[in-house]
Amino acid sequence: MKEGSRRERERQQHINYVLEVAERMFANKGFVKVTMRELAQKAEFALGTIYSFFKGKRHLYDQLVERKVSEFVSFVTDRMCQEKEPPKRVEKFIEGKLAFLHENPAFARLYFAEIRAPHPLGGASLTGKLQAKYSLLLRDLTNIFKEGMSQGIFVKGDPGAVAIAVDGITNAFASQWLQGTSPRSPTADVKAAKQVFLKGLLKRR
Amino acid sequence: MKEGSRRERERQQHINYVLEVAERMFANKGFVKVTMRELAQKAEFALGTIYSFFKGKRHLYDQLVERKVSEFVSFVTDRMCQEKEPPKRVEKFIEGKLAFLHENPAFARLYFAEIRAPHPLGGASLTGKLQAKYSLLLRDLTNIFKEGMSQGIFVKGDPGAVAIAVDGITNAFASQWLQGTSPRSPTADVKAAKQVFLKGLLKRR
Amino acid sequence: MKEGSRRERERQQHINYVLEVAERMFANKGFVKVTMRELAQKAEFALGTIYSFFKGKRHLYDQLVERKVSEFVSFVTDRMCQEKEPPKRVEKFIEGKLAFLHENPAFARLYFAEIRAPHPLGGASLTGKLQAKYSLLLRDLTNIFKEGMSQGIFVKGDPGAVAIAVDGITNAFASQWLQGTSPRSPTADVKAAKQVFLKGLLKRR
Amino acid sequence: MKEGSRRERERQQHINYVLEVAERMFANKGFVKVTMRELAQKAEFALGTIYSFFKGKRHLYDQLVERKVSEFVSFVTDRMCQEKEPPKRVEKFIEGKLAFLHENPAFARLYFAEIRAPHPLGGASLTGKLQAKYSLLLRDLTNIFKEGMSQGIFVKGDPGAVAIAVDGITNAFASQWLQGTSPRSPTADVKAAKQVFLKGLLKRR
DNA sequence: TATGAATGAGAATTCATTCAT
DNA sequence: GATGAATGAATTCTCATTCAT
Repeated sequence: MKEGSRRERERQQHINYVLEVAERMFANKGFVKVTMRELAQKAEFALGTIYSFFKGKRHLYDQLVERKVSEFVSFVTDRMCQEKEPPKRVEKFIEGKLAFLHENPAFARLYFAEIRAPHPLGGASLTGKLQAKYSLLLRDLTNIFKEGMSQGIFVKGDPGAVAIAVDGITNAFASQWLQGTSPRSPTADVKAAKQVFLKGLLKRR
Repeated sequence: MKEGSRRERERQQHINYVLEVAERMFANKGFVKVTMRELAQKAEFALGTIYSFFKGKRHLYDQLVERKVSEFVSFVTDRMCQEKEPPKRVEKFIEGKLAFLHENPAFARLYFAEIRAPHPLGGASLTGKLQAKYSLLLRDLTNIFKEGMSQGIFVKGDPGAVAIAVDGITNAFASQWLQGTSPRSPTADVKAAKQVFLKGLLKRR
Repeated sequence: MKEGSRRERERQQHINYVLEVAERMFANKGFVKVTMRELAQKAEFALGTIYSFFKGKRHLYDQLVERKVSEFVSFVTDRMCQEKEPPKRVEKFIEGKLAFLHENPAFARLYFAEIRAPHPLGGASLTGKLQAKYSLLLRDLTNIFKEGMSQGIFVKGDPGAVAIAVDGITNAFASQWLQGTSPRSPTADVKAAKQVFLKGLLKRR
Repeated sequence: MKEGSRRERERQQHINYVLEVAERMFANKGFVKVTMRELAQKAEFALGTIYSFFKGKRHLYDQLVERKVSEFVSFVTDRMCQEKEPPKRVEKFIEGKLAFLHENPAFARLYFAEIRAPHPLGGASLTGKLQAKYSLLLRDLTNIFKEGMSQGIFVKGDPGAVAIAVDGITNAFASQWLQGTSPRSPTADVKAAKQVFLKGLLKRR
């Protein structure tokens, strides 16, 4: 009575729904302040039912972050694959990353809590697997720079450091959105990031 | 019977010591995972004594972050004041910020948890006063860019966005140190940050 | 899935049982000296279970007093309604009140602690609602006196003051029982209260 | 360096002052809610100094209640001694008791908490010695009734019960003052108590 | 003797998790 | 499978009391 049965399909839908509700809650109140009871209430399932879906609070959280990070990485990778030229691909990285974070502010909060604070105030922290997932994206980026440098499109330098730098710039913009203190529009920020970074980095003959 | 008496001086020393111990603990385990009892034990004071120093756990934490953020901002501001030319001042910002974060890894963790995660997993979050303190530093940076742009030293652009970008780049490097995954030396990172950023930004005739 | 289900009925029974245990404990040791842990032990529930029944210690206490005061007031009111003539009704008040307090010594303690000590040593104190409930009884009593006076059955006077006086006399007797220093039987006290009070108050031709 | 020295005299004054401050505080907030630290602050002595005056919180409280009850009993006894005839003496009891309680509302609270609630919400409770002190007053009252009855001035009855009754009536009035709900003036209450009680009790030929 | 910093036992409350129905 | 009542370990904070200075 598994594998694709109606029961099984419904169960998956329920799990997804709980995950959605949990994402909003974790983003708003943080891991520690969210109680399983409240989550159950908001998701309209019995407390015990939640526990039949997930082994525990931490497991639920990991599940959630894992899915979202995967989605995030896929989204950005997809965008990057649409182009061949290194500069264009970097642009796609910036665009894709900022677009995703802008469209998913709840995830953005979780993401910053996780990526930036290895020992976040709350006690939950990205497992190695997830670190690795995002690192893959950074490695791709690094390779693009390496390629661009060897092709003479980018100025020479440590491609890894450059990748970290782009990553940091994009984080900074997205982070400011969350704080609600950004005086610029998202599109302006995308442009700024691309220009500041790429125009500066591009070799002028 | 206060004000500089031996009693009072000793008390302050004790408070400072507790704060030091707390900084390490909060950095290592996060706000929520640190219990007051453990803190008391590690600081070699009775639990009640800690509560005679600080109104509560949250108050202790705020105290700690406030002091450190002030110290941080002062440190970087001091460095920036040593130069007059915009490019040099930006270099000083990068150097100063990275130096401080490198020398104070415990603080760096707290800093990232606070600055980056307005709804951190744990529930403690930078009060407005502290946000403001760091914002001041960013405003200084913004003004440097504005000045440099009007002087024709920097390429035109939104100076606020550029400031956010530098801030983001430095955060990215420091953050990588904390994760222990940086393959580069801190000095290499300082150089990389300066080069990538400034060289790119500097107008070429 | 509430409202009369077996689950719900059992829960109510459990709550009632805890309330009973609590009544004895509060009466014996006072609000402050009773710890939730001890109450839980005595009631044979886990500490957390008690907190699933009541929001907190204070809430439990209020619940308890509210129920009992209601019961008390109803009991006495019922007795008073059995008669029509003012003197008889006053007798019923005295009988009813003393009977209830004699049958419920645990409640009697709480009652005296509450009614008599607006700033009780412990910090818990009758909420306005309960004050009001008992005041209703006194108002009834006052009206009986008013009626009796206008009918010429009682000597003229301030009916409110007389009501307070009867209330005070009955409290005095019941209070002495609790102290275990009363040399008289309860029935003797009832008779004494009635005689002293009514015989004296009745107008002689 | 004892017995009447200036030092010793001053010490006594300090103790008395602390006791005065404590009386107000206990009356306002109850035994449990008063902390020794706050008491020390309000009395303008160091915490340790308070402990050099009294063995502990409970001891301080007992000291306080003992003094005040003695004063109370003396005051009323004095008034009663001014008269010879039983009815007049009872009047003096009523007058004296109500006068003292009216003049000392802070004590009145403590008194009701103590006399009425043998296991008050707070945990402190009148020791036997104090019970005895007040019982003496009631015994005097009882004897007056016994005398009056045997002299044929009062109607026959249990003199102890009658004494309890007068005591209860006076308590009821004073208690209502504390609650701030008495619609009558204190003098009206004194008159009411005397009239209701004595006029009713006096034998008419 | 006066002081107040230091102590630590003890209390209320929360919440992840289990398990009988 | 779903439910939610029951559990109890863990945590924060209070405050009477002691004692070195």
